[in-house]
Amino acid sequence: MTRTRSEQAAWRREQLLDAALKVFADKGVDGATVKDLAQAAGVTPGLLYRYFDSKEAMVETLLSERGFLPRLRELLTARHDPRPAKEVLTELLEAFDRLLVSHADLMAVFFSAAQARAPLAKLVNEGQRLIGDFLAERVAAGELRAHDTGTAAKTLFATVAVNRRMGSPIDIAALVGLLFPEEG
Amino acid sequence: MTRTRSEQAAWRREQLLDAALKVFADKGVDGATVKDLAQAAGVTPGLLYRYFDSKEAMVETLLSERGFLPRLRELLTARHDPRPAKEVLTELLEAFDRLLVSHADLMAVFFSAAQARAPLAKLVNEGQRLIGDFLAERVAAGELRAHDTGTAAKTLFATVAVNRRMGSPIDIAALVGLLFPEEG
Amino acid sequence: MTRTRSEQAAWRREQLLDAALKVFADKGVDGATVKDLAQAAGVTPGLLYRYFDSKEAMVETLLSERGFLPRLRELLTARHDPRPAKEVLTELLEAFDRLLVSHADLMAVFFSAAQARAPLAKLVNEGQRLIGDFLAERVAAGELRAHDTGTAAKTLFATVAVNRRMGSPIDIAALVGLLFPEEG
Amino acid sequence: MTRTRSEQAAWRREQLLDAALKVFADKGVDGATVKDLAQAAGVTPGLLYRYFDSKEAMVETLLSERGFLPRLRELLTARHDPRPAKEVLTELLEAFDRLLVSHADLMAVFFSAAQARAPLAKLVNEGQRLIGDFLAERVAAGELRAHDTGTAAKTLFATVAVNRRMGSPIDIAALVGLLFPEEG
DNA sequence: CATGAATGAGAATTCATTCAT
DNA sequence: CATGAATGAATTCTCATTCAT
Repeated sequence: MTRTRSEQAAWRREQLLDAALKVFADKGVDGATVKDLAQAAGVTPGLLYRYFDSKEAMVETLLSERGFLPRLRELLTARHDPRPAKEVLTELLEAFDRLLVSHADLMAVFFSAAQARAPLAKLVNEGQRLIGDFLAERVAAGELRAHDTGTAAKTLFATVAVNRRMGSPIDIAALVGLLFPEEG
Repeated sequence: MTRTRSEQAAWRREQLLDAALKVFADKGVDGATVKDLAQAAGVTPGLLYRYFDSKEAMVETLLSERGFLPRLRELLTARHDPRPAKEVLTELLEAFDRLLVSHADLMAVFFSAAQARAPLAKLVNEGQRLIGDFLAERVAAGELRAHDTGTAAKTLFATVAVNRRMGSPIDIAALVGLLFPEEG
Repeated sequence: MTRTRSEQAAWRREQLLDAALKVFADKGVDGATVKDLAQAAGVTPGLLYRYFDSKEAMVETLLSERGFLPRLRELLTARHDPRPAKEVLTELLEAFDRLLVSHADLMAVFFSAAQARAPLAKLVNEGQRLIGDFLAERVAAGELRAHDTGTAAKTLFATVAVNRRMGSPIDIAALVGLLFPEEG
Repeated sequence: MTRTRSEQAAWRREQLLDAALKVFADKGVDGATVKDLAQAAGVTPGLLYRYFDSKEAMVETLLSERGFLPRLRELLTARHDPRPAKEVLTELLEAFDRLLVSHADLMAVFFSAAQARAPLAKLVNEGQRLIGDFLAERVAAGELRAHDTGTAAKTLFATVAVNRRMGSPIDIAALVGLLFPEEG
């Protein structure tokens, strides 16, 4: 149970970020005070400043260290799957949806923090691009009918994301069936 | 050119709301100070309190008085249109998109203010319901194939809204064509 | 007893500076807290910020607005006096000494504030130069023996200033008699 | 190369004081943080508290242990010198001036620390007294003309000290020549 | 109706100091 | 002996709000 000094420091840093993520998600970045953050972590406000330069620095750290862009990339690049397009696409969007669920707090921060605008835009762009690439590939392979893959990607991505965010998640199989009814 | 007392009061009230909407959209609700709001309206902070109880009250007023739910309802209830479903749907979504454009400032407030969560959810729900109703009607009329009209409505609404919000508006005709390719 | 708005503002500004001068002199610039300054003026800390940008700005204002360089210049430029040099010189140094007494608080600020280094150096330089000019003039007029007027000026200025500052003021007539014993 | 425990302790103590003196002189006592002091000594803040009770205690230690009053006394008591008064006096003031130069850091602390007021006053008083005694002795011996030796001592001491402090050191020979022109 | 001086509560941040390791 | 994580009290400054004019 005893920790070395540097272990303790690393652990505390993560603990502070964990607590901050929850508080930011709950109250918004502006709404959360440094006192709130400290209390949530069970420490005094001063300690935060041993680990981070400022409250804003904590937000930025969360956005960069806890961002799920790498994981999103990983998921959506699983395209050379031999299974039918609709099956793969459904699985892919479901994984994306699960990613959103497991990062619900971070999503809340994305929507409350001014600093999060750019990272969010990047996330959206890349997500749409990766889905678009997948669709284009399957169209090229003759598996899906020719269609506007860019629009389709935007549609799929936005629909999953918005409905998850609004707390009324969508039926992903139905969504895929809607866009590609006769296929597969 | 002279105004009666109550005309003057009404005019000033609107002027304060106009200014506040811009400032809130620009700096976020928490980021905007009462001084900012007053300056933008060319008055002193004290005056705001003759017209509104608090800064938060201004936000709530904007959300309720400037909310476009009534207008949205009006638009999306234009369903007894004799024209083909796809044509009407396209026009309807385009009107919705224009509505978002003309209320861009308010949309920003929706995303920055904690108080805006509930009104936003209401807006989304009602929008989706109205589109769903329209689709169901046309399916019932045999004009559109049978499909999950709820999912379709969520899809259409989310796609238009998200992409407008992200600053990369979608091609609505393409979107409609994507969902109802062979029809119409 | 009633004051107009702008009179009140001007009066309050001066009152805050008066209070600050005393507190700074008493506790030093770093030792004085904004709370101290406000309490001394009988107001709340926030009010200081309506009149000054920061605590440091108050110091700077004191240094520039309450500085006595102009008055010093005036005093020490009274050189075309027809009376004997020693008489004029004595009177001049006594006036300088009185100036120091009446600005004792400000002198304390000069010694406690980092920002005061440059203004203090300027004060000293100019004081020494003006006295030196006076002496040189009287030497040229044959009234005082030839001597190093620069050194004499530094000596006179430093001696009056230091001993006043240390709380053991010097006998100025004796000082003048010491430097110019047989003359006059 | 190995040190005994107490040697090591003594050495570390001096090292901490050396570092503190520089930092205090540079940033002022209030401006210097304990972290600054520790960093300058290449140790951690906690260690300072093994050697000193507080930051203020370090200032007091510097003022008492590094004070140059003993050395000043030594210098200025060199009065039974058989050489001419002016020669001895010049040498004496030059030694005093050098003392100030070599303790420039400490002088800065004298001017920045509230606690230093009393020690400084003591230094000045004693310095003036010792020079006064020397002058009185030489007057008694008939070597210098009768004059106000107290005023002369104050003059000499203040002039050397102020001008050194202001960064424009005085020509000491000229100063002595000014006060005792025809003598010696 | 409108002003702007003044308040009071609280925000972020700093820092001397302690203490378990 | 030495570290550095943690504290707690203070500090500067901000800002929504009130109210006499």
